Amino acid sequence: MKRTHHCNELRPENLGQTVSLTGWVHSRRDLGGVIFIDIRDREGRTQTVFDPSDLPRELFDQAAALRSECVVRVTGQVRVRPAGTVNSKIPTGEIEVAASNLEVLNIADVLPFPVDDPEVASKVNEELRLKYRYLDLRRPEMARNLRLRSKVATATRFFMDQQGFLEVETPTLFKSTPEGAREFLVPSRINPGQFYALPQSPQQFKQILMVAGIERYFQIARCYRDEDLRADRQPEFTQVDIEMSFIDREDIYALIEGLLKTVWKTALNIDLQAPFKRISFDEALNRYGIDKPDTRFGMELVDFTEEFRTSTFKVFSGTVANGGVVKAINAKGLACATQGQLDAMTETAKGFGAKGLAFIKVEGGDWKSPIVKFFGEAEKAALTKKLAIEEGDLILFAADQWLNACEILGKIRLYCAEILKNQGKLVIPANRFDFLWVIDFPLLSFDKEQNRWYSSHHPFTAPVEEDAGFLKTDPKRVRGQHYDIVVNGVELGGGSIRIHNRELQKTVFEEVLQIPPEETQLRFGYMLEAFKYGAPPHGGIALGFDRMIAILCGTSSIRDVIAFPKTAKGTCLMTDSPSAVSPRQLRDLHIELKAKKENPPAAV
RNA sequence: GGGGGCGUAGCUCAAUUGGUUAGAGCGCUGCCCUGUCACGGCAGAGGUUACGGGUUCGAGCCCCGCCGCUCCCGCCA
Repeated sequence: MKRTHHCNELRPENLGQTVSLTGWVHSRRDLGGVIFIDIRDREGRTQTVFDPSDLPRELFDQAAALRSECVVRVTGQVRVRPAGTVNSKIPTGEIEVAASNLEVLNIADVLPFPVDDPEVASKVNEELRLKYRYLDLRRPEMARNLRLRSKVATATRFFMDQQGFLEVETPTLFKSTPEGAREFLVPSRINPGQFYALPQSPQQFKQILMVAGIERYFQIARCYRDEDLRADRQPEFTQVDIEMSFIDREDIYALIEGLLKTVWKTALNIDLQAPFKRISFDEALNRYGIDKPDTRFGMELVDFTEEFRTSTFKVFSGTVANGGVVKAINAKGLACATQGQLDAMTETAKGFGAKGLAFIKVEGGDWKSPIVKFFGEAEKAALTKKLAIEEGDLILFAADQWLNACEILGKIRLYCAEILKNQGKLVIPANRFDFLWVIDFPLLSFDKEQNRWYSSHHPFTAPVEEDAGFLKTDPKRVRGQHYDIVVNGVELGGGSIRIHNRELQKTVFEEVLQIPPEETQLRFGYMLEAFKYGAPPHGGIALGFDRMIAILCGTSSIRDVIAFPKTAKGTCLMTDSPSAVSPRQLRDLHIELKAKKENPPAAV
């Protein structure tokens, strides 16, 4: 070994030992006579001292010439720092290594951005960080994220093993099953004109594994979706993928609660309280206007449909007459909202097809609002009571069909919470995690444009047993055995109990979803066939691993917990991918390009 | 596909709203400095204001286009 200790190891107990440290030059303080060099490695940093009275001139000059991030090996004696020079900011701050030898293992050019200053480095343009990702990852903050990710992956594997699960790898060269997310395609050289698809998830394989009698499967699986990116979405991402046989929903809830308790304990030393709360899809929409509610704060939606059914304010009563609802939220203390903020909220509402956004500012004892003149006394009294209106409040209304009205206010609720947080009026402790299960989703949703039903989750989701009889007669009222796990307004994962009966699965494909039998056969024939030979009842779930790590690390972008992420346009700035390929490669793959060429590489 | 934000020195930002030679801190280079840890001091180098057009006597600033990064909508069974 080139070193005897790592850079976060030496303490006063090591006094007098001759040690060797290896690492990067974190910072150098040249006082002319004496030089201090902090050596940093993965574990931490240690101060080394170069004193000219103890050293050959040449060695001292070499130390003086070192730049940030040069790679060195320093040998010397551990000594306790002189009184008054202890650095309490670092764990090794009581000691230093009096260098007797210096080996420069590699010199470093001047860096494109600093890695030693967390203040500056965290503000550096992400473009630059991605291009020089290896430098970005040297920063202790980023190294911490990767380390936490690794620890959680290990804890997950250990927990799942203890619960009797087998980790089984499934193919990444899969078959195109164009349902749901757009797929990445991989042309086949050996089979001209044919393509693999990268899996959006191992969904079908894990169900087949249940038919195969594995009973308990899990995988920390890479998944691929060719959709537009977001702060929490990458084209390739990682799921903790799980499937079990002979179970009900309750078994999944218990398993995942156990897993998350273990993970939170491992990563943050936090004891989560289980069982988690459960909320139905309807209630989530009614109270929070979203199917992944952030319950760390109130501002819940309140229904005023009955109060405005006979109102003289036609905008509201008319909506009710058309089968719609009237809902409102009280953004406590936000009467100070600027016109710009109100405009932004109105735009949100309009984005959902609303004509505008009705509001009341409660300021100076007055209700300031363009619509309040239309309200009767009874209506005002009801608002005051049900919304607990006080001075300084901002009331916002949505009148629309139920789902739309809920979703409008759901978005506005989050927007208002963001403003209140920035104003310091809403404070949420960083270590608060509101977990909940969202259940009783509708199995099907209706696509007006295509005039057909589609699966809210995916077509393998089993209906709730007592609703199954309505599949053909009243699809709308059928609830799915689907569940989402949500924390702090983030969808961490979801899953369902699957259909294990071939006939029911065929009915869903062909009669409910109206997929032609030939197409069903083409896409899912092998699954239906597998189900002929004894498929056990089964169900599962997938957790977004990147999102989970981001939450644990307290970052809003999953790019901060992925070693080599892609940009919003799906490119890698470090390797400059995707890139053009040679005509030879294309010929092998039986592919001809129609897109105009950009910087074709030299023929290989 | 649509909308918003950003792009000025290696990095982070400024430039009095269209007016002299585009500045500061950090970093870098050189010199000085024996207890620093954001070391300190002195001096210096460093700019096609992303790129391409246009308006103007004059553009970092206004207009058009384009590229890149980012956030959101659509999309993500």
